Amino acid sequence: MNHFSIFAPLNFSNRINKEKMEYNFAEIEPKWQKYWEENKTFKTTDDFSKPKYYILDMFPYPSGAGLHVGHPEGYTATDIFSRYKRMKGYNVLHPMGYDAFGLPAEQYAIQTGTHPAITTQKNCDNFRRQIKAIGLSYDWDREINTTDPKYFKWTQWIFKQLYNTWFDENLQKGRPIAELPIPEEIKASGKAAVTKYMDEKRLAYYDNAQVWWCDSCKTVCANEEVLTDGSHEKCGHPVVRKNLKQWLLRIPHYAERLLQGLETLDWPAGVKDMQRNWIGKSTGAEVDFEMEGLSEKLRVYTTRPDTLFGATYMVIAPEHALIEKITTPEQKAAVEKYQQQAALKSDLDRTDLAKEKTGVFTGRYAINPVNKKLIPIWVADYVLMGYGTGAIMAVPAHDTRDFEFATEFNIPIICILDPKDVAGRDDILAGKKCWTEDGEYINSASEETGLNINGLNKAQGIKTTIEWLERKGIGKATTNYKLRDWLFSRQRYWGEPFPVIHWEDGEVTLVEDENLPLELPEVEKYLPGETGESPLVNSHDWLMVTDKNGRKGRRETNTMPQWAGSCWYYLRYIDPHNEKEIFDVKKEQYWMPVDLYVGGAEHAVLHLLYSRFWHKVLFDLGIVSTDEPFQKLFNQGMILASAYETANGAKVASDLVEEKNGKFFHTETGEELKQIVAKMSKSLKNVVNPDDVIERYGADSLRLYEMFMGPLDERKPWAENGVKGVFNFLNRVYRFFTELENITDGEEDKEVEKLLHQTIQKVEFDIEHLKFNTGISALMIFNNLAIKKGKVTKNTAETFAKILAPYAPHMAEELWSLYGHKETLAYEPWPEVNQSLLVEDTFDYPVSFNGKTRYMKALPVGLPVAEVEKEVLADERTQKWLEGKSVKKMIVVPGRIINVVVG
RNA sequence: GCCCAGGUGGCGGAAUUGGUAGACGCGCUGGAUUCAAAAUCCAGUUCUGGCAACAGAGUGCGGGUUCGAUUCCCGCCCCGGGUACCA
Repeated sequence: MNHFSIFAPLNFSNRINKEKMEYNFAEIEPKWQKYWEENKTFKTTDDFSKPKYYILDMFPYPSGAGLHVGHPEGYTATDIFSRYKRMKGYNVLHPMGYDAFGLPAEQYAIQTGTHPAITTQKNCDNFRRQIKAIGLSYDWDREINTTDPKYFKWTQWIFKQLYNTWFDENLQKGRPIAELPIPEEIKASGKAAVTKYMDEKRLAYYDNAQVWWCDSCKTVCANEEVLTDGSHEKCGHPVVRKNLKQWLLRIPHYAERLLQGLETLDWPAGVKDMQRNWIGKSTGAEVDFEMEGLSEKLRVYTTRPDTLFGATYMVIAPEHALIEKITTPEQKAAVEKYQQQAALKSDLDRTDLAKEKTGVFTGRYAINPVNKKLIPIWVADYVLMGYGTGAIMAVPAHDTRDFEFATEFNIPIICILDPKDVAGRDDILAGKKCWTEDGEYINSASEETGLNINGLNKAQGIKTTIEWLERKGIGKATTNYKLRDWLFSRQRYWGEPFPVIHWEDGEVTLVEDENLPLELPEVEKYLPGETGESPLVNSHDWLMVTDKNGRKGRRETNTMPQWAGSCWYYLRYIDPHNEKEIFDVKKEQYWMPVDLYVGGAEHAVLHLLYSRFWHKVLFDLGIVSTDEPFQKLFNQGMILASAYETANGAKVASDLVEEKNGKFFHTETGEELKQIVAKMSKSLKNVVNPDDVIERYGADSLRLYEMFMGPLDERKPWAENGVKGVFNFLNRVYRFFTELENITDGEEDKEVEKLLHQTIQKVEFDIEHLKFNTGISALMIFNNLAIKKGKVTKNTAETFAKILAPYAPHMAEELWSLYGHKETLAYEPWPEVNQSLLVEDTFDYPVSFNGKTRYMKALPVGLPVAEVEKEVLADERTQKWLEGKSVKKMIVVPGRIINVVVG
């Protein structure tokens, strides 16, 4: 590799042939990629003496389609950051892997009979090739794959930890199931009762569950995977309800911890908000209502116990357990009919028909505890059994849903909260309009019960009422969460098998650690059954087990969802080849938490919530050392592309579009088309493949353009001309900085030297703040000046190569070696900014009159304000703006601006 | 409906968060080079008027605060993301 030296035969003076001076990225880039690979340049050592930095990408699902330009966006950003941090002296962990379990490989297997492992292997190889072609500085020795038994051995092991953990409400902490206190009466009831009691406390449990079922994928899916329109996130087909025996994880136990933890994280506010909304904490009270003629009480949950005086009816969900008892004989038929209708409606319909409220009277009355008034109990499907107690007190005057219902069924509306100075107050007081904001209570006192909140505001009213309820023993302050148990099994082949055996006597045991991993059996058919059983049931030898006492058992045939592998992969990178432990404790303590995590916003509540949950359990069990896994999170914006549509909005695939004089036409119909910006998609044929970009412009251009497009976190359209722009920049860099005649000895030009240091500072600041677009702009500005000046010193050229390196590493290595260095510049210290060079003697003040800038005036820095004013008034250009007017005031902001107020 | 982001030239986007709006790049216009083209180099490019100097307008719309507003406040409009009868 003698091309590393300027004294070698390839040196500049011999390069007379112009063609040799051209920027030949196709030769340079593979050369450096080979160098990095052969020298293991980016191999990370566990050198605990150095400060660490863990920079993580969301690992990809290796689809058959390969990478699209959206992948390298985040990967390039983290790569720039990683390369920069290495030059800053950090020990950087920057790994890559594959989240390779999942449906597409299995669908392909169903169609072709090809084992998903083969498809997966092929796709991973392709992804690796594509990623390496971008010149990303991963430590490839740490590559992981969630489908590798050596990896999912530990996924199964973590499942066992979840199974063997219960949540101690008092300590707000997960604890080993062995530490679970068993009540004496349970113990007395025998072993089965104890087992049942423990199963009810485990974080992982097996139970009949009303689940979402996707008939297209033949599998269940988690709440989080069902989109707003009731379709499956993976395939877009509508999901339906089904009752199946399933594994679930008790994530709601961690609701409060998951909520609290957000406060400590440097995450985008939007993602935190989404997680908060998803967890959905609400505080209020549970209140017991007596019912006329029944001994049972009806318990409701409300966030507004203060509005009890305004409760004019009650509503129970159609599935409510007490519905039969509550319903009077006269209303039985009507209620049963309503129940049937509700059962027939899918959940989707129930929410879709949100506009029209439906319901039926049960015939029964409840007694309002605050004033002993009788109020009717209705059944309506706008009350959901799955939240709170499945029953509410309805306060139509102060709740919009109750207001709609009451209006529909002519139920009294009593205003108890005076909004005071608000337009429409009279309507509100008359119960003709709903008021949900604060105000002052009226009609809220009862001598009989002793509660009086008249005159108080909302906060006081809630507090006073809850105190009253608790004193009376008919209610208590309660917190509710929307977060539900996480449905954790899928009826598929291509996933982690559960390390679980169901024995003929009903006992459930877990596979011993030494028998992990439990690998997937070979099967002939990958098609899942219609009934919700995975293809694993067909693998008899694998399925049936017998213990040493001859007891027969059957393995769990569900597999884990794709989230399982991605829940903890960041931990395995720390010690990926450890066969004895999930990872070495010392290494975990050194590397965790992840310092920077970059990926798409689509994982805001799925992966990122699940991961945090698992991590907190592992933390409680003392397996990991941090409470949260990802300290800083950054979402890259989606990359969009041009697309075309007809006048009536029909999309047209890009290969059916031709351009004429800046306008676009349909090649078949000749219709003029509108150019729009849309997501890249196969159907629109507007997907940009990084391979093509690299072939035409090189990896450094791809990297540079991905970063130059705009702010990392914003969505932005791909434009080929933009790639040409950065390619042009690299050409100019190459032409100038590889021409030895331009690289001189001696003193640097003052202007060049000053801009160089400004550029170092700007590039550094922008990398630290992930503002890569403006960093590149600064590099361009410096390059433009260097070219204009025609020469720079060798020291300047080398410094420029260093600050260019994180962005365009191939180019930078090429320059560095041409300047005579034999080692990579990946670990060269980042240049220091010489602050003294950045100090200005004079500042070019914009002088404005009444806020409008009129001329520029250079004045010495540090000139006293009075002197500045004098100089400005003495300037002849000032006179023009003073004609016929006088100076009223003068604002001088030193080093910023001068504003003369005239009038 | 609610929550969160955003709206700046022909285009992608800058603006050190109250201080020269439009950096940098694309595109376009003119010029140099070339037999010609590509490539490259030089100059110009927010809009309107003017040969120009220069003047006026201008950061979605309407108000406000301020010497000064893309930036802060109030009220709207539009686009994107999330969520949706959660009591």
